[in-house]
Amino acid sequence: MQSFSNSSTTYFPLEMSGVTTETTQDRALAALKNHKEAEKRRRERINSHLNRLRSLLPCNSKADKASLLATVVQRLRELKQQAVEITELETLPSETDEIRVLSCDYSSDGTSIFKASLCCEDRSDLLPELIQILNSLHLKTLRAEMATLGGRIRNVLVVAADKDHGIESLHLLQSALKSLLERSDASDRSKRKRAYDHQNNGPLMS
Amino acid sequence: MQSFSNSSTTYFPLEMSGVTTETTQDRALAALKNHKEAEKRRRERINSHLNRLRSLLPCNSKADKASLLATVVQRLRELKQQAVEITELETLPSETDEIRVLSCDYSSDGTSIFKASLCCEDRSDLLPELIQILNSLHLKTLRAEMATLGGRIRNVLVVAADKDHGIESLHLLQSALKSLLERSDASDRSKRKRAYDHQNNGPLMS
DNA sequence: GGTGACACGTGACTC
DNA sequence: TGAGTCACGTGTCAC
Repeated sequence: MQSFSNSSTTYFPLEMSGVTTETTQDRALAALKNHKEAEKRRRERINSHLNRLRSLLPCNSKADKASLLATVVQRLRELKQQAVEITELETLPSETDEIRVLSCDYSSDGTSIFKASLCCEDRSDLLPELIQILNSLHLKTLRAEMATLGGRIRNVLVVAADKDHGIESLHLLQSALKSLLERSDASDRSKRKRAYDHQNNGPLMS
Repeated sequence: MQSFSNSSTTYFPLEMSGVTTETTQDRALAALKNHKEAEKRRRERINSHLNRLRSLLPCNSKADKASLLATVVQRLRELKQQAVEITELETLPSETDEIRVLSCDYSSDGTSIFKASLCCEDRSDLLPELIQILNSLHLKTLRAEMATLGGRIRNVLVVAADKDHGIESLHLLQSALKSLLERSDASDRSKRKRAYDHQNNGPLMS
């Protein structure tokens, strides 16, 4: 590194022109050399950052320079969107039933992380069934929030799936939650209301 | 743009060698042109993604190509760390068992509001029992948070009691939670572990 | 006039 | 062979 070889030792006389002295040629060559080296340093700097990006990305290592940047763009957009969704922690249940399951993929080790949101009428057997769904899908609960208000409930779950069945688990979870919500619709409304008012017994207890 | 000047019109005879015919030179020039244009497209692609990154980044637009990438790296690290912190918020279960029940009295209409926190080893029948306790004490759940980590669980409950039995309900809730935790201690550890590992059946379901 | 950043064209290499 | 990517050296513009 920094091989500052003295360029003045490699001079040679100029016969074509009298205006270009040895020193001016010397300086020109030195300038060119500096330029060359500076450009090389610049390239190295850029590529170093590019490689750091590679290591940060989940899908990492050998990829096109352009497609690497493309995935970085996409990733940045995803993370920004996630930050918005998470900070607006709307834990209060809304009036309309809804299910949302979205992939988060926070972790770089490849394990898929989902955020699932469920909002519906409250009923006492909802939570056990939810737990069974998570268990049967081998989903690990990283974080769970529940809020009830006026007979309605909102659950927000952050779950981790095996890295092998990431997308599969996502769809399974989605359909399971959907059937859970439909089961709620199918159940007798008056029965659910009674269960909500007189909550001190029911099918929950073993 | 796309000035496809026909290179065959600009040929010139070669006197230095007989082996290079016009067609071979033609093809070489065409190849060189293709190469040149392909390289240009590649540069444009990279720069386009770079500009998108610029627009995604919080503050400035005009920045060095290298420092732009540096800030992208930093931003990506920040967002990743932020995501980790969010999933592990303040609700994480601690190593030691604990019960806290404290009066909050948020509401102005006189109804007593408690905040109860419970941290212990996780087991699948914990949540139903917790629900039963709340039901039998006629406590209305305003807000519930649950977090599990490494086989341990933390529950944070915000509950409302009848205005008549405020302090009474508080003490009842405290003792009920205490007995719940002691039941957890008394239960066979291996049984609890088995229930935790094979979670897809059990006493939860009706 | 030196420094830094960029786009360009080209040789080398891979699939 | 051809299409693709990369590193390199150079010309050029701006401060």
